[in-house]
Amino acid sequence: MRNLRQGRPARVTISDVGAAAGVSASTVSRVLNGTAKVDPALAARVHDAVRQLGYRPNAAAQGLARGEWGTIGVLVPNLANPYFPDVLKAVSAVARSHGRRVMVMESNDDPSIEHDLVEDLMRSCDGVLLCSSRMERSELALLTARDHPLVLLDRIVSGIAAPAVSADFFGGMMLICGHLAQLGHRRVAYLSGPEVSWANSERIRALEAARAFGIAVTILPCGSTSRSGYDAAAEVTGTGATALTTYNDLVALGAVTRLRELGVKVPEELSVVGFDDIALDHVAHTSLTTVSVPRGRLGRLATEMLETLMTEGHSAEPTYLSMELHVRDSTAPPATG
Amino acid sequence: MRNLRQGRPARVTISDVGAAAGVSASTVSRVLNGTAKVDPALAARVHDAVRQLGYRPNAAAQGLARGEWGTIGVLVPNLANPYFPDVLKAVSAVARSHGRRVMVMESNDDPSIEHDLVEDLMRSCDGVLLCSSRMERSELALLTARDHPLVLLDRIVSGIAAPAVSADFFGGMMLICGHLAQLGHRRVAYLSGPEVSWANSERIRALEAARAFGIAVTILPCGSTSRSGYDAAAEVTGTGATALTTYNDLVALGAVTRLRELGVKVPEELSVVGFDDIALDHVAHTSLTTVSVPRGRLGRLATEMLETLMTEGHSAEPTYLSMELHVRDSTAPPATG
DNA sequence: GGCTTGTGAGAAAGCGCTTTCAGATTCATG
DNA sequence: CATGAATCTGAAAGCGCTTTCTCACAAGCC
Repeated sequence: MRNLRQGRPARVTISDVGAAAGVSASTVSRVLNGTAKVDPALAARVHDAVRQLGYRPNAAAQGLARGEWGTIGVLVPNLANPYFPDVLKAVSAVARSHGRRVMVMESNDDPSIEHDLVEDLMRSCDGVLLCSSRMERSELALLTARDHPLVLLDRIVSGIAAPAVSADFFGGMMLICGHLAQLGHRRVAYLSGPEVSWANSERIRALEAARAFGIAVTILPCGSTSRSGYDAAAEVTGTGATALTTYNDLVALGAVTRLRELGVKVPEELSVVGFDDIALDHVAHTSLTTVSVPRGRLGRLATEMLETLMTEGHSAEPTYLSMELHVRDSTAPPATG
Repeated sequence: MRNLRQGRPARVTISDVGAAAGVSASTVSRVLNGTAKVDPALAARVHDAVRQLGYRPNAAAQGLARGEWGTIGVLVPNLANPYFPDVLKAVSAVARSHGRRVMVMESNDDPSIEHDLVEDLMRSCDGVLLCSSRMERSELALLTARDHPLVLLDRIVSGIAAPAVSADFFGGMMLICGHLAQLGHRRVAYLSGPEVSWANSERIRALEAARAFGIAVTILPCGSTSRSGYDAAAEVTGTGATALTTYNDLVALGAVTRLRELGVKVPEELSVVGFDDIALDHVAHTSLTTVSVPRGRLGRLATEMLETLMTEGHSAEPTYLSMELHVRDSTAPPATG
């Protein structure tokens, strides 16, 4: 039994193809990869043999021989948040155009296993794209220290020697504050995302900077899901806020649902603003005022940076992608009186 | 430069670890894999060396030597449909519990590239989970003929020699029809999913069988996204239907949005039923009557079947998971008169 | 025509790991 | 005390591929 434990049928190897075509394995390799000139007649025989035997090169063997896997890995916290599939689509497309496969892992919002997952990805991918705004700084440092191509997505950390690309969360929240200030709001509440999240702290930093607009902010602990928004929304009414900002659209939509149930009119009595602009076209109950980041561009850029890093060994500066304000139906001037 | 083209720093190999610990590579391997008894003192030295050098086994080399990659591949049509992330969560969890990584690929609803993607997955995974209700039967046959572990998810095809597990779409739609019939509906419209989709044809088959309940059905071409539901909804009013069934929840929600805009009251003037019960808790505008499949169980079962197939070389019978009716606010008796 | 070039194909080494195989210790036994 | 069995470890082969290296042959030159 020359092949596998489970008595699986023998795989057809490159030598089998060579034998069938009457050439050496090296020639088959050259034909298939186009790495050297081969007599057209031989090449034709090789192609025939490949077809007839249904040969497919073994990716592990190729990876080992070439010193690269032809794969990039992506770690996302939660696929249930539409934000990430949107990014992933772009990542896949770019990776594919560079002839690479994409390996996706999800931490299910549990930062404690993310380190392991990334290690795992590094063992089997040429480069990894890390979307983790929650991983501890020290663990991040450990990971980036492993001279393995790594690009941070939606997290920019000074002093961490890894290329990074992120939406400009600070700027996005500033846009929101400007919009609210202009409408006349003075007291706003914020349903905060995960405490340890960098993305969240950037939003908070902006809210604090917005005091300059004459805005006073109350921060309420919440989370990142519609469920948590729904649960936390009741607290808002006690704060005296006339506008509610949130960690993301899911939270905002959950909050709106709860507020409606509580008889609070949105936006007449309370303006609500989302974050991210996830495309729930025609699904969400509310046309939400929010800020958007071009997620496609984000994914594309990050993947290109990773590709550069992998092939040239260095990459560009950390890059912020600016967000854009979309004023829709969930914001209005505060009720007068 | 003993390692790579790009002058990447030399990776630390198992021999390096051996050298550092003063043992052979074989011993390191044995310690790390626990495949044989090793003097505890040596083992300790090995572990130290591993830690100090930051050694991680090269997955490709392991794969090659062991004859398996430790990876399963999953192909889904579209990550933007919350249905699939839900399944993926379960798949990941089960795979991880068997010590396997998961490689996710997405065809972006383009069946023409799915064949290539699966071939790609087969080159680098021990087994693949295929969620493609649209792939042509002939291509499917080609794929299953390649004696490579493959489990079909949400598609059961007679004559195809691959294990399969699927939600009982037929039964689900029957539940819906029963519910509508009981409410007094006699004319229903159906916003059809992708034409070539097996999942869609199962639904249609049930609708046709529902004539037995005295239900007449009009089938309207639509699609699988909320956008297509929104676009197609206007057609419904011309059919004289008092209830609308749909390919999935996204379509239903899109349709409801449009119907509201058109001034059609749901459910008073038109009942609307979804399919899948995707968890858009507190996000969707409508509490949708729908049927659900335990997506977690589906993913879990499929992955277990694949695992069995990979380790034991055979697997269970095709399995249908029954769906469950959830009556919520989008259905009501037809308007009388 | 003998010589240097140039070209295309095979042989062989090596990627980093696992695993068989054989050898070196130790220990128990007659 | 010599001998066999029982342990543990290192050497070496091999997983399937790529990529040198080498060689045979054909063409081009004086």
